[in-house]
Amino acid sequence: MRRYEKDEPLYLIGVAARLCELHPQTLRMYERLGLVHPARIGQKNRMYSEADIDRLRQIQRLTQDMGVNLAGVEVILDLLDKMQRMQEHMENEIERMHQIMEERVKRMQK
Amino acid sequence: MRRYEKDEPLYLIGVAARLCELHPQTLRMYERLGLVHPARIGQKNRMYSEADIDRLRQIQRLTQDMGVNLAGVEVILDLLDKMQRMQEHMENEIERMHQIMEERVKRMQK
DNA sequence: TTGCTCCTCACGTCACGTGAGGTGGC
DNA sequence: TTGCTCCTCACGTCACGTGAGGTGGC
Repeated sequence: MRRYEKDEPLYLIGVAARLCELHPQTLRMYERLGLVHPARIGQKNRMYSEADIDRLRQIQRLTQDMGVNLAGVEVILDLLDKMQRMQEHMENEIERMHQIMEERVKRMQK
Repeated sequence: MRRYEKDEPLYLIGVAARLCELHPQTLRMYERLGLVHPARIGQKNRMYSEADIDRLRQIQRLTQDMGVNLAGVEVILDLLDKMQRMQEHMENEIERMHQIMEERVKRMQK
């Protein structure tokens, strides 16, 4: 699961709702539908991290600005995550090839 | 725009609708909303290519099986296209580096 | 007590699929 | 004529946001 920074601020639902301009009920609904996973304190109150707020803002942009429904939001967030990982994989791969190349050059210079 | 193969079959709206199990009216709606761009014969009848049918099937899967709305479909198809191009770019890049590597090795062997 | 939290239920609105109804050319 | 095409209009359903109503613990 997600890791939290030691001093990362956490927000109660009311604050989180104000930060991303959504109704608290909407945030509860998003959790019920599995779109956001806020931590809980004492199995009760939801606590939203900065990462949760970012995700909520992204959902807000997709739904309100672009008219995407929640099924679409789920697919899109998954795809964006996949693209992020593709990007990283590609950068690693290119870096790896650079190193191999340099090693070969060194070996041949001996 | 899209290029068509010489002998590529083209379908009238009724056939296309049956092929992807959608209502002809739905196909007209998708065109109006800019999701599919069938060719026209004589500024009148729509003609659907195999590529159009594929796209329609993809839309059908997203809407009916996954519950995504049309705004979401648009974003998702764009993202999938982008990922496709990322993939190709990555393969080209790796191929290019292979060639550079081989050339260097050859140059050093002289 | 006030203001937060939790929950469920229910209503209003809007997107979208599709049927009706009438047109025109192989 | 039959069966296709074109179009617009309108209705039904469903998703989703949000308000109401009642609870409990700092």
